[in-house]
Amino acid sequence: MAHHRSDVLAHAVTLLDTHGLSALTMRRLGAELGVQPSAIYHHFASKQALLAAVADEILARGARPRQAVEWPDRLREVCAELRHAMLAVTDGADVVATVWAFGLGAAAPVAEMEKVLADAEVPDELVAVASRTLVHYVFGHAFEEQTARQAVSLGAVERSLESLPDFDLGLDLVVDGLRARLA
Amino acid sequence: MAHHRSDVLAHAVTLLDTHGLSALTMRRLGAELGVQPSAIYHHFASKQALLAAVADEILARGARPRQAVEWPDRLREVCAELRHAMLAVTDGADVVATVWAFGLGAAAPVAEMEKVLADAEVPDELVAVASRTLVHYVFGHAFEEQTARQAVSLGAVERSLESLPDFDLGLDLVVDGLRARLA
DNA sequence: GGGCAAACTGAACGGTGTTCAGGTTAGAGT
DNA sequence: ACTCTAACCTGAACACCGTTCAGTTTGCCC
Repeated sequence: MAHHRSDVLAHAVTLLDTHGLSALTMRRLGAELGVQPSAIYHHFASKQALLAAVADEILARGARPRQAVEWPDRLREVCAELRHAMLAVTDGADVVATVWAFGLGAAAPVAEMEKVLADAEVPDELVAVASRTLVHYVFGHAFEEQTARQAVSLGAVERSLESLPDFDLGLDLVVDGLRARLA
Repeated sequence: MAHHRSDVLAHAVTLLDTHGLSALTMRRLGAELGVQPSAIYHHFASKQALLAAVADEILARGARPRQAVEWPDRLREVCAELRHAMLAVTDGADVVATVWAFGLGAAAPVAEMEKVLADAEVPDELVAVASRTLVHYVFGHAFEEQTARQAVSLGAVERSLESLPDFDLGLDLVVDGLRARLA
């Protein structure tokens, strides 16, 4: 019973979600599939490549229909989707942010932000700055939120989740700054 | 010739700067000190603890005198110092951001930002949001800049460094957003 | 039923962080 | 000068990790 690339990828996401990034090893993934670790290299050139595919899969699973028409709301929509997609899978923010930082994948959200800004006739330089600022914010916020939540649920820390800064408020800070700059 | 904790820490920073994070292993650090890897555990409980100390050391080395008096400039000063401290050491942004994200250290800059904002009589909720937004921005920007620079200097990629978004511009976006919210 | 490509085996290589019982060394107190 | 104590270190082992590779099995099309 041979496995396809998509099977391996699906199992990798499941393993990540159920046992976290530290459990996502080639050996354990192979065992989960009833296969030698080396068999995975038939589908993915390296673990980095696997993680890149996992990141893209996480984002694809979080896709939602677009509704907003004005650019500030369209931006918020993209950011909210990105955030929820990452939070939906254990260690998802870590995986997606790392893959994106190394330029190996997860490029769709920032590309969409750039398109939204370009459509709004924002100057090129500001497009790059604003999209980067937003994506850095979303990654940082989601990573911190996810880390804190998982630490609490593991009973490692009693840091109250109430003290986590509000996502939308910080997002508005950046959007308002951009709006002010355009006026 | 016994080593002190500070010797081990200094060698760790040197090794990080000269050969990157991937070279900072307990074995190699031990070899550099002429000592068994296990000897390092006499000074640091784990590699995570070592990295936390390294992160704090990186920040301490980047300290500069404060000059600004108005809160927007004081904020910019803290962010600029944080950025330069991380960029001054190979993989510094990676180390500092990771240590901070896991709550193991590197807490001084965000604490200082919170103090600046509190001094400016910014509401508590906004203090948390703004300081987090800023630190996420600085970490994200510095990590991206450092990764790109190192990739180019290693000849791995020819991605032009010109296309990197301007640090101060993105920072102003957030500061302006905050200023707008306060008015 | 032959052929072919996809999928996989099994062992090995060279690393990694970490533990631990025991040995060494330096320096302060008497 | 001598003990004693605390700091420091050894050396081997454990349980993992990603990755490579020559060779074998499997499923499917013609």
